[in-house]
Amino acid sequence: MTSVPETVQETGEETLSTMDRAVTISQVAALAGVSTGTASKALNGRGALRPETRLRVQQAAEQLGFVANAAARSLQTGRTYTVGMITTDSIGRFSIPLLIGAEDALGAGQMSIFLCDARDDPIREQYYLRTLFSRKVDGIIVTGRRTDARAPIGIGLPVPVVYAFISSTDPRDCSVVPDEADGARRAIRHLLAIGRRRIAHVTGPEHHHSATVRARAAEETLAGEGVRPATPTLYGEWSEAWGRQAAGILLSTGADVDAVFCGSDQIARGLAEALTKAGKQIPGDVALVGFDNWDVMVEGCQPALTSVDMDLEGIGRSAAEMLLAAINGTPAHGRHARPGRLIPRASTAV
Amino acid sequence: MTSVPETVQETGEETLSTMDRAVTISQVAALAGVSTGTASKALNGRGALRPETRLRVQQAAEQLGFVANAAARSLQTGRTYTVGMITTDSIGRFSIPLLIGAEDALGAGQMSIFLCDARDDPIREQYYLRTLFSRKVDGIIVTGRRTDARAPIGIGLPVPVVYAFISSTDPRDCSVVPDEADGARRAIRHLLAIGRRRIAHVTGPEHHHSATVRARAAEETLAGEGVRPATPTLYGEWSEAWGRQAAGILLSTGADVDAVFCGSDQIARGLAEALTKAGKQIPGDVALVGFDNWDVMVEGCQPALTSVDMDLEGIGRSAAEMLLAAINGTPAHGRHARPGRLIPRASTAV
DNA sequence: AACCATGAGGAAATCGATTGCCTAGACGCT
DNA sequence: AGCGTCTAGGCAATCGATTTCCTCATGGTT
Repeated sequence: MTSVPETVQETGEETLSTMDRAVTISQVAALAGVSTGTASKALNGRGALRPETRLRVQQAAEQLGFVANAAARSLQTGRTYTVGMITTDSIGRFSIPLLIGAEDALGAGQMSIFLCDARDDPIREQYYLRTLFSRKVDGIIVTGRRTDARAPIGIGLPVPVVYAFISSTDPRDCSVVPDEADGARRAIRHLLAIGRRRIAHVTGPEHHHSATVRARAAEETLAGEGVRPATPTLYGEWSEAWGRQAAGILLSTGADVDAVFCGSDQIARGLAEALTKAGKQIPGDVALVGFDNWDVMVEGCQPALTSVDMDLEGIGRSAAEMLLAAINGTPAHGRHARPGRLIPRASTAV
Repeated sequence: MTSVPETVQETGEETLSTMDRAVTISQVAALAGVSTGTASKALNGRGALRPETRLRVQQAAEQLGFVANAAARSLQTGRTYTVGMITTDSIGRFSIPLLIGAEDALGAGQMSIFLCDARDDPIREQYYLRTLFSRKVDGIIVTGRRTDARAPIGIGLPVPVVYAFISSTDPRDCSVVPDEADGARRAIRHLLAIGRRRIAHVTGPEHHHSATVRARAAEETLAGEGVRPATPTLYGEWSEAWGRQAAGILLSTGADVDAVFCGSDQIARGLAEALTKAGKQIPGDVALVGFDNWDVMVEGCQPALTSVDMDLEGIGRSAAEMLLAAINGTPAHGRHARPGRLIPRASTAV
């Protein structure tokens, strides 16, 4: 063991170590020689104070390492500067980017986020909702791992709610969702642009909103260009296994496909593997486009996978911004679809 | 559009819709015909009250949909029943399971979690720390995406801190970490058990704690059984690309390897792909064991990948439990390593 | 000199729940 | 009857910060 430099102990001037016992505003006021009310005004930029007084209070606060007690503040003001985020996406694949986006939008306004993982359990969800109310959050963001519309989380709730990624079945609710049809159109147009004409679509379960929306948009885009799909849409699962299986189907039907638009990166990856194994060149013989732009998948795929990015962070940011607007009295309603973008990689490189 | 059944509006008996305007304990007290103090005691099971009075208050609370204002309560009691979780793992690959485990341990005690993503930025981290203090969290869990020990997040903090997954360089701090050496031992013993003797180890960067610890444990376990490693440990990255590259190295050295223990599932997957491509049978010619047991990787791999599971949820749960203990006055110190388990799959099936 | 406007800062109420202390009955005992 | 002892529940202080009134000075005006 090398000798570890002894950690700073008692000296810390204005480090966090000074906060050993909570410093209150009255201590700050006492040190600055003013009343607590004045101290409050000084620190919040309110009231009519001489600049030097204000400065004296601020320095006292600095010196003592004062941090206002959020509970006391919110008891008085009614605002907690906190929002709740309820997700059903235990994996975090979608909710983490959403969270990051939301943090960006809220962090600027000094707000914090309670993350609650309801794990697809309605009981748990209602329970979390209750605790969020008890904590008097200023607003709630609801999200999940599927884009299907869901029943509203509650009726006539005391705080604004914004749905992110998923949407609410109630059109009066505010939802921010990816424009999946737009994403599909981008994918198809990209494949057309690189000269492919025999395009298939392999996607997830037909009862998933995402699958059908993307499929329809893909079909319509093709039709718009006067191109017929190489095969009917193949519905299956969101997994690599299904991608591999679908590759077998495409090969055996002799459809002579030169491109496949896939409903997810995992499906695309399964296809890539199986097609390569069968002797097909990617993108030479078959070009591939995935969906989600999931880093580990698009990079792990051989060749690297072109994919549609739904800009989850952007959705999180938008949702948080709309929530803020609602909190401040100007609520938005309805579904707001945000466009994604296509990230071209080797699997469609000409 | 089918006609949507009009949502319950004014009638809602005890649904959440009743909570339109915050119900306070004095309203409950008034309805029950008691004082607020008595109401408080009734609802919290304190004081000496006639059972019927207690019941009357509870029913009044129920009827009004009363939920106590957490800010007011914590102002009085000094407890917020809230913990902060600071992570540097923007991806969420590790922090989400940790969060879920922690939620399990804390949820039973009705606590909530503030999730703060510091994104590897020390400034951001200190900023979050400050807001957590202002919110008077009862404790803090610090985590990250690497198991390397990190500098303590602060010295002499006013609340207990537990490090989960990562550990603190200060031995007086409490850390709950995966027993990676144990995981490596399990992997090696498993390979030995299925009769493999020419075992290689491919892992991440040498400057990562995880990589070296696992490598050393693997070597020692082999040595303990009197087996020499088929090759020196191959250090690289945690990626599939490195796995593929490593496969090439193993093949070209003619080391005649019959098993590879990989430092991550992604590395294993890269190896699997490249080895298969080179005509090797898995597990026939070469058996593979990964690390992390990351569902999409182990399932996407062909064949399905045997892997070491670090039980992240369990670590999150333990960390939360130790944090609770510390909050309640019996803090633990030092590093607590939790064993993982090996999940056998096709890549090592005999 | 008298008056008023303005600036600076203090005093105290307030938010909602908790809790220690106190009191009014009820009861029992001598 | 008198006294002590419980019991049930009310009263009011308290937590910490904000905010609404006030109250002094001060200085400018006529």
